[in-house]
Parts: sequence; structure tokens; C-alpha cells
Amino acid sequence: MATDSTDEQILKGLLDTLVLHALQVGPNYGFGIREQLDRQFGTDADVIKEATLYPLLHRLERKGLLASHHEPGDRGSPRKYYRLTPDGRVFLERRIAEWRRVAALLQRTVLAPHSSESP
Amino acid sequence: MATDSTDEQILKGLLDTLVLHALQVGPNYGFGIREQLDRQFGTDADVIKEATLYPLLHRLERKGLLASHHEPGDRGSPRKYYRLTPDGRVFLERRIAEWRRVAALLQRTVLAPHSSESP
DNA sequence: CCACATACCTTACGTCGTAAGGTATGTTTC
DNA sequence: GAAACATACCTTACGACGTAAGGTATGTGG
Repeated sequence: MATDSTDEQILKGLLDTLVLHALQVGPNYGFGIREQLDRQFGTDADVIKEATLYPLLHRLERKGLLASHHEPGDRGSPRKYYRLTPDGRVFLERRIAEWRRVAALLQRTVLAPHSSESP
Repeated sequence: MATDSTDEQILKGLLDTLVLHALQVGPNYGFGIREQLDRQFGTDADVIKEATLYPLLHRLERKGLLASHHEPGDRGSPRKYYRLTPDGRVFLERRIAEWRRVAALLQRTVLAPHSSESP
């Protein structure tokens, strides 16, 4: 696993939602998305690794949730900007609704302060 | 994926925590754990499938977080009861602390009501 | 031109969740 | 007592995901 110490791999399954949400404020490219997410979290550790992000973006585009176009970068290689499609917005809203349910469920089960009582 | 409609597979990555937490109130066996979890969630859908639960229990035991013993069941085949080990309790507490952080992070990002503003 | 930063991508691997199917034991019904 | 059913556990085969490691292309500064 190697999951025990790093305490960050718990975000598995949340990463697609975080990326889609990051694109809600406007189009962005790979490196920019990583920076944006790292800013949101503080710099404890990488929120998402490069080798996770790029395949994820490709999957989301293949599913029609994102669209992309190339643009020359300020410095370095040309950038591939991604933006949410209408389908992507709908998908994201559903995902957020699901996470709202899960968060509520977490609160009243494992995160509840009274966790050692009768069945 | 087939994840799109069921809206329950979002619990990936949370299942080990839920199982460990279910055993915090006392030892239990496979079917009993499933019942316990289904009760906590309402019966929308299966929280955890059989083919997920048994390998998960084996993994947790192999890691030393659970211990097991056999007991004749009231009806049907003998049951394999699992209980938290001391290591398991420590692990669970850490996991809960991590989920607390993630829940807070969710609240102030994707679950925040003001999700469409300036970077 | 060489080091460096930017930026994207791929391969190979391990983990996880699951559908599908299997086995063993007991109870109920005819 | 055989069939039908419920209880209870388990395995195989597969696909999806996250990641370490490594690779490629493009520009900038010494």
C-alpha cells in the first residue's frame, strides 16, 4: 500500500472531482491545474501527481466532459488548455451532490464524536 | 466505468475505514458487517459487495489490523468473527483524523456554496 | 552550446472494487 | 429423505485508477 504514512492518498476517487472543479473558474492547462490545486490545499504534499493528472485529463476528454485546445505558452512548450463542456458541468454538479451526501454520512458515522456506543 | 448512474461507487477508498469503524462496537462476521453497514446507510444500494468485503477483510487481517476466530452460527455455516487489534484501533484513529481533514477541505472547496468566483 | 525550466506524455506495476461463479452447512417442505 | 432455500464463506478474471520512473519537445540564460 505505502498509503499508511503519506496520509494523502486518501484523495483517491476525489481527484476527478477536484480537477473538474478547478476548471469551473475557467480554462487551464496541466501545470496550471496542479498549481491551482496545490494552492487550495497548502503545500503539504502534491495533491495530484503528473502521471495521475495527464491520463485523468485524457479520460475526462474522451468521456466528453472536457475539451482542449493548444496555445503557445509564455515560457517553454505550448500549453494544452482544457475547459469544461456542458456535459462536464452537469457531471460535476451531480458529483458534488454525491459528495454532499457522502460528507453528511461521514459526519454522522465515522466522524461523529460518539463513536463507541451500542449497535 | 458504469459508475455514472449508480452514484454509490464514490465510496471507493472509504470502505476500509467503514469496515474498521463497524468493528469498533464489537466483533462481527462478514454477513453481519454488511447488515450493519446497510443499516447505517439506508438501503439505497449495497454499501459493500460480498466480493469486495471478503478480500478486504483478508487484507486487513494480513496487515495485522484485524484478528479472526471461528464460531458456530445460529443457522447455516460457521461464522468467522473479526475483531479490531490494538494496531487496528490506532490505524482507524489515524484514518478518521485524515477523513476529518478531507471533510474540512471538501467543505471549503467543492462543497462550498460560492463555487463560481474569481481565482 | 549547455544547463535549466516549462510542458506534455507513456510504460509498467500494484491496489482496489466487482460480476460471476463456486462450496459447505443448516432448515424447511413435501 | 430429497428438493428448495437461506446462511455463510471464498475465488477467479477483469477493468479502472494512482504512481514511480522515464522520455520528449520547446524555450531562456549563462
